[in-house]
Amino acid sequence: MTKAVTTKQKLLQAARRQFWTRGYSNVSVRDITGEAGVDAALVSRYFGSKQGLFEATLEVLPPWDALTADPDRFLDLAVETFSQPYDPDADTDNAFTMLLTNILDPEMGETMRNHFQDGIAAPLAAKVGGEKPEQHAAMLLAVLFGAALMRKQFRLSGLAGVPTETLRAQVLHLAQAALRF
Amino acid sequence: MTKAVTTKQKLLQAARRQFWTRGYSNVSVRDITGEAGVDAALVSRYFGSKQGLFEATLEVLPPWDALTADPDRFLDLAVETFSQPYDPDADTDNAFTMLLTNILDPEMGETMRNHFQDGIAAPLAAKVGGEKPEQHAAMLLAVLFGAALMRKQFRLSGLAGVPTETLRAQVLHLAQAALRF
DNA sequence: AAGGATTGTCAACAAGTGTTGACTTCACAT
DNA sequence: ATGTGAAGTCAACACTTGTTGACAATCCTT
Repeated sequence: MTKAVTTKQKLLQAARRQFWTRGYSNVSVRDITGEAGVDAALVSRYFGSKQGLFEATLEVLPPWDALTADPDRFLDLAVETFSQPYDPDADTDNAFTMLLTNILDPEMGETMRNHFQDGIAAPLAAKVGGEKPEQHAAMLLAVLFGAALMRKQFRLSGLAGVPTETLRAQVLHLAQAALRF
Repeated sequence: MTKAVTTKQKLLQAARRQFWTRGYSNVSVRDITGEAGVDAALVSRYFGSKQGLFEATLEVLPPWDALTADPDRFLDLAVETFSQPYDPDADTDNAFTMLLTNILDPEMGETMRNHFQDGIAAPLAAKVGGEKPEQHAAMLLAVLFGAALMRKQFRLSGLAGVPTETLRAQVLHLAQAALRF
């Protein structure tokens, strides 16, 4: 009993790292079991299927909890996260890549949309004041994710040499503009 | 000679549609040749490989030419594009999906980054005034792509019921803020 | 019309995919 | 100690992937 739990957790850990950085379709079961050091058949045994394993990795989403705590802290955290260069070991960066990669995945798109809507956009809207909190939350997310997209994925040279402080100020400015307009 | 050209074009057309909407890794050679109504072996014959076919589809990028014409028109067009709901048949939407899908692809990421940098970010920066045009162009792209991301990919409910005019005004406001800060 | 090149078809390949079932190994209660 | 169930191993399955080479069909030139 307790033996199976540890193997499950080894699988979950490896699966999360791989799925989150490379996307559902680009990761094979053997990639995961290879990293976890277990047999490939155990995925079907313990999680039913590859998809079951993927969905199990979604049940632990640590970064979002912190991000949706309260609006001010959310702004600071998100802006801070963006200001840093891309770090493949950072949890928030991996979660970001994970969202992008899998929302575009033909098999996982719908699942990810619902997860983002219910787990991030809705809680954030609840914290954002104003007349139309859902709309403002969406625009705020647009600014933050757009910035992260350019910085961490497209890696535009226009942002490469810019000091961290300058970037932070710019994103904060745009984020506040998104909330107040 | 002329026969081969038409089959090449049929392949290119089908390849572009499939690659741009579903991503490089998610599209098989047989998917494309099936839609084009030709044999799968002709991909290797005419384009060397699947990757060759993909790169051939990159040489025609109609939407970006218009978008990078001049900054004002770019703003109008981009904001207009965003304001519309997601349309899987629209060229600009497909190009957007294409960029997102393939920049995250482990095999195509580097190619797409260079393409975006040289084909979009750099020309746009040349049109954008100010002291640091590259930086401002990057922030402008962050706003536009972030908005499109929330609207067309994540499909947040907070943006679903909003009138087109309101969205257009908001994005325009943020875009101008990105250029002027 | 004959010959040579271009174009298209077909089958097969080696490798990789997710998943399954039979088997062995092990731990623990009786 | 023995039997029962869980845990892990192994080989194989049916399928899809990109690519290749041999073959047939078609076209154009001479």
